[in-house]
Amino acid sequence: MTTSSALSKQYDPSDVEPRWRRFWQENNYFHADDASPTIPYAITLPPPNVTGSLHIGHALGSTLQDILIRWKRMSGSNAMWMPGTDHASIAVHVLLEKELMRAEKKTRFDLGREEFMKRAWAWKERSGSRINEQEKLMGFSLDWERERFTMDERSNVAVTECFVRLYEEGLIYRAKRMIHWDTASQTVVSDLETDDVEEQRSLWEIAYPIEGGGEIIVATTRPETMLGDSGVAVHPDDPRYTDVIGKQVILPLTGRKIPIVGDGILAKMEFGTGAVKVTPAHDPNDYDCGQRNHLEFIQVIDLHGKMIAPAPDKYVGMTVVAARKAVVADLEAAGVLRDTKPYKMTVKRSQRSGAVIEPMALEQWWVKAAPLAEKAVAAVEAGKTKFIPEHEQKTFMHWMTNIKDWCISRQLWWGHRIPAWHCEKCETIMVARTAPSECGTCGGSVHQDEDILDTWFSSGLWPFSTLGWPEKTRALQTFYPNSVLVTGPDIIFFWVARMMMFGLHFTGKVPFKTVYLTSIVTDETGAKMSKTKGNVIDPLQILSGATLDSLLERVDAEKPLDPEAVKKALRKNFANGIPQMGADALRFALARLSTSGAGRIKLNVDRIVENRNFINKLWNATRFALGNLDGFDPERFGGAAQRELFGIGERWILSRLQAVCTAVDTALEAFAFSEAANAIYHFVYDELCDWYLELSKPHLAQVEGDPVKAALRHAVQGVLATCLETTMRLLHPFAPFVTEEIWQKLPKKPELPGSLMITVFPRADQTFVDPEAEAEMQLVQDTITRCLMLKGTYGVPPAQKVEVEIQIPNPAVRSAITPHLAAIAYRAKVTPALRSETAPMAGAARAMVGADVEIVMPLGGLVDPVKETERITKDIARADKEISSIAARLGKPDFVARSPADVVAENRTRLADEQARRERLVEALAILGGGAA
RNA sequence: GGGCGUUUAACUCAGCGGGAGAGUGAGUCCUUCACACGGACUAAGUCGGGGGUUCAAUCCCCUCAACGCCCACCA
Repeated sequence: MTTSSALSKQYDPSDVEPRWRRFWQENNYFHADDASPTIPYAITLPPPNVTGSLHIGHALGSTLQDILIRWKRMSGSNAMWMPGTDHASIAVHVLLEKELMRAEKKTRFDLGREEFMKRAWAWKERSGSRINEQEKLMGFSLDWERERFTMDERSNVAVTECFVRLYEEGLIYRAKRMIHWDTASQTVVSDLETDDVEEQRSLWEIAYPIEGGGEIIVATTRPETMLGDSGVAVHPDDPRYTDVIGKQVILPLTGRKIPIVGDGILAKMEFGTGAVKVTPAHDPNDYDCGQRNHLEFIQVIDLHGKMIAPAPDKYVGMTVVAARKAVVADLEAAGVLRDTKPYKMTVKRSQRSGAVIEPMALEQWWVKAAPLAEKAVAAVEAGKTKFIPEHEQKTFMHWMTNIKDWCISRQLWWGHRIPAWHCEKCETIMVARTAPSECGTCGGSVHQDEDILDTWFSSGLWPFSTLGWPEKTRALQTFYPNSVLVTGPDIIFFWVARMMMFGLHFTGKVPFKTVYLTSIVTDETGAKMSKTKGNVIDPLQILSGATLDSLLERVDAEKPLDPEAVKKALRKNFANGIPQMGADALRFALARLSTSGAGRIKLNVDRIVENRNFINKLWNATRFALGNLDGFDPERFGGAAQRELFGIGERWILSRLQAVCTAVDTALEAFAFSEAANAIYHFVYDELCDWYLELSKPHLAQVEGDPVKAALRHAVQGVLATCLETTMRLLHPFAPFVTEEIWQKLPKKPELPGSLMITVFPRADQTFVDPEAEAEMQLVQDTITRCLMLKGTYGVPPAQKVEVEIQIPNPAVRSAITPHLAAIAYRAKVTPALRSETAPMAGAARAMVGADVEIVMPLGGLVDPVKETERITKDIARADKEISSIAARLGKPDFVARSPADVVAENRTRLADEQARRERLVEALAILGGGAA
């Protein structure tokens, strides 16, 4: 009964993953000690919004972070990964309010602030725990003891402290300005929180009669705002209008008189008629124009997007859209509508609620951004924070150097209430850490500001508020600045910029030394994943698998714009559902897809299957090893005497193992996740499984009474176990579950720790680096491959042994290959005979390995002389092409004179090899002609 | 309008100054005692177009084109 028979042929993640999740948790391996003397390495997880559950983008970012954290932890650092969630003020509002309207036909105002907050907290609990659950399923080694929430007590303290200090420093102020008003969510949103959506609208041309005769024609996309017009602007240098500037026009539908002003900033001579209506209360550019020209400020649209007085009674109460229709009809009836043209324009919509933004002038709280941004710019210029990929730094710097003040107040409820109190008698506003009992100026009673803060205000403090700031904690001292921030490029302005500004301002240090920006995960067509498109893939569906039916069911729950199209796509792309992949396969796939440069990852289930297959391959390699390791004693392995026994295969694979260790470590230092993962992938497939496992087989047979063979067997067992054990350590940051499972099963020295995740990350051992073995092995591999090619070409079943002559005139090459004939025989399933000269053979197929080795396989009647001639002729043509290209290069005096000596030497060698090879191919062709005759 | 990115085998994508690579797919063969979520072999590329720098360019520079992203503006 071997061990392997106890392991199933297919790796089953659902059996393995829960066990190790529990084991790691119970042993508290994820916790970092504030007081540890080792080098700290800290990452703060970008806190997911408590709006729902994690999507594949989170899975990507967090996987990369866990790779870094586990790698650094194993490399001896005090690695700390801070978990937490974000209250996501407006995002939660939109969800809750939609739900409230659907289920109870109520607005949040019907419900009241207190009840609404209760529901928001309940929502937060549900969503937060679902997110934690997902993070645990993915195997993320987050330091759960430290878990935080942006609206927990300690965060509230930090937010208040930050606000009060900025206010006291004059960096937070109140001002009335044009802002973006979201009529659906009933709040201000910042300029970053709007989307430009292209829509087909109309451009209307309206004639405004001029007092004393004539008319002036203005063009507009928003005729309803004319009810609030307080002027008409023309360019002061426009010859068409020089004599009307200063005159009054009579505004149709209202009869109000408004002036014609000259304003070269607002009015462009070349656009339309060159005359533009000015509505200072409802357009940002008109607002500025109004200020410049002292025009009246006439508000005709209210906060709900409905018309109000002084618009004529007829329109009052209409929505903006209804009023637009009515105004157009009335203008037409009045005979002043001159033209209606279809017009494509971009409309600003609220990113969260989707409502059309109404520009309004309202008093709000602002952060003066320029002084904060200056410090961030200086820090980045000084290289204190680096961006990867590098070009993202330009994006950051461009925004930072053109930054506008940040509107931080929101008229929402779910969030941090602004720590400001208004006197009910006088104008005094008091900003304080604790609520004042009365007005400091007049002693009147006070009430707290109703507004809350933009959700990014608390996020901006996250790297240090989570470590205890404003207190001077040990954690802050140890883990701040963080080592790296891993996040998506879509939130550079929202979040990275704010953390840089706040971090530098409040702590005097950058919040992180490196910003690694991940790719955006898209669907297989390259479209961004979004719930409205219905192309979102849930990481859990990949982890555990999903049937087509369950995927289709989800569509209805998510309510995309076009459910039938989504279902059709699902039926096409996931006809058989999604198979269970396991966390390791998903993680490894994401790491391998994370290359620099390209900003997006087109997620394709096939690419994950590829990596699930890799995990399975590893699993089966282990089954093979465990079935052949009986009698192996790890404590008896590793001495110098053992190394004496190593054959070419052992020396070669151990040398390759050192190379892969170096490659992985180097790649991770450079955040080249895919390079690191690919190095392991290719080592496991191409070297360990394809070659070493096969080469080891003949030596692993049970031997009795032959101490020499028994010692060799033990050495081979040791190499096999070493390769696997080292591979598990290398791969562990990428695929923690399967590696822990395998590692625990492998025989190893008793002094090793109880879990793979706290072993030491592999470093190359130079004493095993063996270029000679690698070169020799290459020759053996090529010889075997050529034998297999010949057998394949003539349809010889791979398992059928055939005789083969290996003709090598070069004595050095011949003696190099001699010790490996057994390996060649075993691997290629041939019976080889070595000859020191080229010799003709009737009915034989021939092939070259490099310039020195010729494989001659007598296949009798199987050999088709026509086919064989064709093949060899093709080989000669290939050689000719090589020869002429290299010869041409070497023929140029400049090449020989100006390129490095080793390049010239290498070209000379290659030329000589190709020429020798060609000679022998020509010879082979001649022999074929003779032999076949 | 400004900025950035991408363009390499049928598909998805690595590579980025000195011999064109991977996975998938295709074809041929193999149910060989780790694995068919497997193995062996084969075919398949003017490395987007044009110009330049260099002894040498898929790689650097210029230019054009297509696609994509971000920012600004839009009476």
